[in-house]
Amino acid sequence: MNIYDIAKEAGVSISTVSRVMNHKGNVNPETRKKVEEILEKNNYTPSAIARGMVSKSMKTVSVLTVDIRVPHYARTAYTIEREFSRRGYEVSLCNTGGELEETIKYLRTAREKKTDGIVLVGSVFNTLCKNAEISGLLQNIPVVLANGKLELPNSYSVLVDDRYGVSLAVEHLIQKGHREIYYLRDMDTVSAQLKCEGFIAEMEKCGLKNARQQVLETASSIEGGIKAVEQLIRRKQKFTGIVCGEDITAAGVVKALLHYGIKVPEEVAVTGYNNSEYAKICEPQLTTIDNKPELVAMMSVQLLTSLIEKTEVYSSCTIQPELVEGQTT
Amino acid sequence: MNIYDIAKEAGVSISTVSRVMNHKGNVNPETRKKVEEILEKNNYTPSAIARGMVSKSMKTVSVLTVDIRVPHYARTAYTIEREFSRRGYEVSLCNTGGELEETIKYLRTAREKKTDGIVLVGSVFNTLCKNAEISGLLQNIPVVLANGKLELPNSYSVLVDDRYGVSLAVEHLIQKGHREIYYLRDMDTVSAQLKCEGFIAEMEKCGLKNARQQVLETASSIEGGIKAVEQLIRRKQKFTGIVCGEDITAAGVVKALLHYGIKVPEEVAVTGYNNSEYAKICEPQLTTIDNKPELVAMMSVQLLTSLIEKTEVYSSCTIQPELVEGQTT
DNA sequence: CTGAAAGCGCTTACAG
DNA sequence: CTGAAAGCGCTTACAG
Repeated sequence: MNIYDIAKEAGVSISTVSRVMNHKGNVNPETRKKVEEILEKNNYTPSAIARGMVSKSMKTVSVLTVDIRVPHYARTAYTIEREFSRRGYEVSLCNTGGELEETIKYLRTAREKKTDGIVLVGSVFNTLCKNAEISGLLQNIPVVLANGKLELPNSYSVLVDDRYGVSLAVEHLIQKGHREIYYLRDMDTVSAQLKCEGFIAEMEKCGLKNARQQVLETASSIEGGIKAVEQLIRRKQKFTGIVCGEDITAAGVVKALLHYGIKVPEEVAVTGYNNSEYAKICEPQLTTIDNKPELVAMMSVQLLTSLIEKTEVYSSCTIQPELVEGQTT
Repeated sequence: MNIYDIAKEAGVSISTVSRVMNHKGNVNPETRKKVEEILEKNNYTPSAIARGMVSKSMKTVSVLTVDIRVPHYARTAYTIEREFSRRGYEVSLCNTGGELEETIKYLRTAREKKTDGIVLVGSVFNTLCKNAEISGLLQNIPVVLANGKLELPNSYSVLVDDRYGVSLAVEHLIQKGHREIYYLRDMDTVSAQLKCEGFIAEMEKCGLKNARQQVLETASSIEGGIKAVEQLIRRKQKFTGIVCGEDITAAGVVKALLHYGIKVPEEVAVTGYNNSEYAKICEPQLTTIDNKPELVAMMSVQLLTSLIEKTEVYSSCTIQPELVEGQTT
């Protein structure tokens, strides 16, 4: 059943049916009523594909993320989806795993389907977008990078000042009298790099010169946190504070410390990052950094919407994280 | 740039260009090569919308879930997305919040866009699909319900035996010598109902007749778990075991018990449900039930794919959860 | 206020 | 092996 069938049944032209469906003016009220009845009676659903054919848009936005199972990405993607849904766009979900080939694959279909816009969630995309093929695929499509900066003509970004975020944690520990502070760094993204720099800068600012040697690389997982603590203990390092780049790692750290009979926060203070549910479940509850994924998502959607609809003026922006005090400091 | 431009540039007809792009036979190798060069040179991307117009499919599947931020749904959606991506389908994400109006809205656009299939993730959809408008919208579209049963002609389901899941937890506690066992029930979905029945049935099977009075309703959150424990203590109930319908609730229970100086598992044993990251972070680590979201997702994708492509034979199936012993029992 | 016609960019028989 | 033509289901000027 298509617009021709409806037109025939109503005894009008397809132009008129189209006008009625799209609530355009210039239709005789009686004609409108008759057409509406027939539409209703047949429970008619117009084809969005045919519409897309002429408008060159399917009202769809692609969200590329590393892995939706990571709570931080889930929170970001959730808000992005809800907001775009409200605005009449469908959201297609892409779990790239941070891999080049997968990202290319997703972007290719996005292009073929004429996506209205793309949100890249995660600072991995900073690195990925340096690839020529990827930046080629991104051409002429509105792109917003949630937490990162792109050097592309039609791309904008919503940055989170992760450097500042970690510096807040360090400052907090130093205020509490800690001096022997270690940083657990995970992964190799731009964001991880910035966090680490935030640690070193803040430590040095406070006259703690050895900061660079107090960075440990570890997997961002409970096990990663546990292993880091074991390493510190094995090496007989002195430490009273551990700043982590992720809540999940911090949860592992707390677990390990308690298992070794080290009191948290009395003997060692710990901070996480993300203000996630993990931080709340952790016992004692983690002091953590709120990097505001919902706000990042909101700003990204606003930016992308204005790029797509070319309405308002737009510009990139930066979000400042905040410290959320728990019981581990 | 469209197929006509390519055809003109290559000096052939659009039919030939189409044949080359779709790797169909019957093209002179030389002609093929020339067309491919021009395709390559222009970095040509065929329009999936125009293709969809004739095939009546955009190779897209809609995944409706309650809230992607719930880890269990995130895990399910992740696997669904990855599997469909592998099979050449795009996945559109819909956070319905379990609400009727939102669900209708998503299904309506899914129909307009001629989605190839729909996966409903979560047992809320059992209830929602009883609504006439919803079942109407689901007509003539392949549908798979991940954890639920639908009475629709073209719908199939992948069930998780949640009744059995909770009975495993109860059986485990009883084996460990517990008799005063409470169940924390959350929400009002079919799945929550089944879990609760599993508790009562298993308790009664073991001769514990008061089971029905040992069910507490509480929010599925850390606070929900804490409140339930406070309630039990306030009412001076005797209890040595608490079975929870969700890991997150169990995490709250453990927190509360420890705060009251009650040892876990020595004085009170606790079990969760979902085998989530929450269970692992909880200290002591939760004994929980693995309800296998990845397997549910895999089966759902297989089912839906065969429904869409009408290839293999297909049928609904049921998955049996397993107990994962942690340190809280 | 209404309709005929062109066009969106492909695929797919069909004829040659 | 190749091309002309119809068709997918709409929207959008344009003419009346």
